[in-house]
Amino acid sequence: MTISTKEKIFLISLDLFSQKGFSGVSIREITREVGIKESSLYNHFSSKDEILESILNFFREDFSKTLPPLETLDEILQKHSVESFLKAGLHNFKKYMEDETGQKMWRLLQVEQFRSPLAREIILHDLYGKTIEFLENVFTKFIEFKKIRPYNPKVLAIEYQYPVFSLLTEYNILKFDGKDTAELEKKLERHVDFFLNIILEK
Amino acid sequence: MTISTKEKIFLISLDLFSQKGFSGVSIREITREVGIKESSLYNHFSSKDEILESILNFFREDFSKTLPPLETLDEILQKHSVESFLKAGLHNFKKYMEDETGQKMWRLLQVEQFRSPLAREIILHDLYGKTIEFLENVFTKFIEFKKIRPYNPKVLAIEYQYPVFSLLTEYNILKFDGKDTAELEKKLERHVDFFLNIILEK
DNA sequence: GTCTATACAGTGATAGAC
DNA sequence: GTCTATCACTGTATAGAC
Repeated sequence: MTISTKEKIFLISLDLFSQKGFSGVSIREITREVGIKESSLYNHFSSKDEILESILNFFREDFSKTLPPLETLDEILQKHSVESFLKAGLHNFKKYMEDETGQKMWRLLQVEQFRSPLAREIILHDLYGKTIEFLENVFTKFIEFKKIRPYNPKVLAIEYQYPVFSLLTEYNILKFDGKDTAELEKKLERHVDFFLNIILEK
Repeated sequence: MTISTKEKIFLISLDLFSQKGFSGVSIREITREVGIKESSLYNHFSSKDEILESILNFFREDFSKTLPPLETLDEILQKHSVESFLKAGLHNFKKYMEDETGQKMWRLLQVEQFRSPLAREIILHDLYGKTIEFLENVFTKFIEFKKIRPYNPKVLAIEYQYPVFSLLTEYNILKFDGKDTAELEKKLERHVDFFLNIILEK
């Protein structure tokens, strides 16, 4: 399978934007890395802004696939214990964020959040909003099924997920510097254990 | 009290960098806002990079003052209940982050974290590291004094503080768009209540 | 869909007068 | 400590040949 020039531009732009920020990268730099002349880029994207926009829209669509649809939730929840469900979900989430492209997307969102309204929208609505909404549904059902203690499900969603987001921030910085992330993964495990301990406690 | 040209450059650079990122701001733009010519700026800072460096170093020193020194910790902990201590600490933290300059500093760190090794160092070592280290000490003593249940103090520090960091990320985006933060402050309160409930439970 | 050539405004920074 | 003037360079983007 070959990679088109447009895809090359997309991937190299993502890589550079995520490191230096949109304003820190020039068309010259992108096309040099791609191996074409500046003018050729405009056959694929009408402007530098359009490259960023297409990257952000791609992330949005791609990330929406990480959460299972609500209709299949009952079925999934029946098959798993609370512990295995949360650990499986975390595994998915980690895999997505450990993926090189996922990391770059995440970094790009961070560095462009105050320049791009779309980036802010994605962080608030998709990353934070959708994830919490999903978990709220999960915990509501777990409570219904009497599998966990009856806490406010929205609070549970936040208590579970928000530390994960912060750990992810740390993780990405460590990864960026090529540092060891073993201790961080332990922190993540201990967080899940702590949380499970609380909601399962009699 | 008057404000020197150097301070003006500092504050206007902070404002612009925090919105557009370092690369998105030109010397011309800074000096136009300050009201001097480009060449005059170099009487105060030797380069654009030096402005950023001085901002980051200022943040570092300034933030270190928000945490009370360890020597006074025993005294403070005797005077407060667990609840009043955590709520007072949160109040301090919030005040610092609600402050306009504090917000800009926080934004600057976020948008420059992958371009500036110093920014990464400040996030990891000062913001995350020092805060967790402090809280670990606090919870260790609370456990010693039998004021809370005997959990691993490092885990407690993370469970308490990491959601706060994520809430802060949300808070800053909402603030940037001039949106209402009332719901978010409720989230913060509910987090603290949830946490207190757990560690105080018999 | 790529190239050459080019437009031309904006970039960080410096020299030297006042 | 401010200014004017200027530097060499980089920025995005376009026209038109192949």
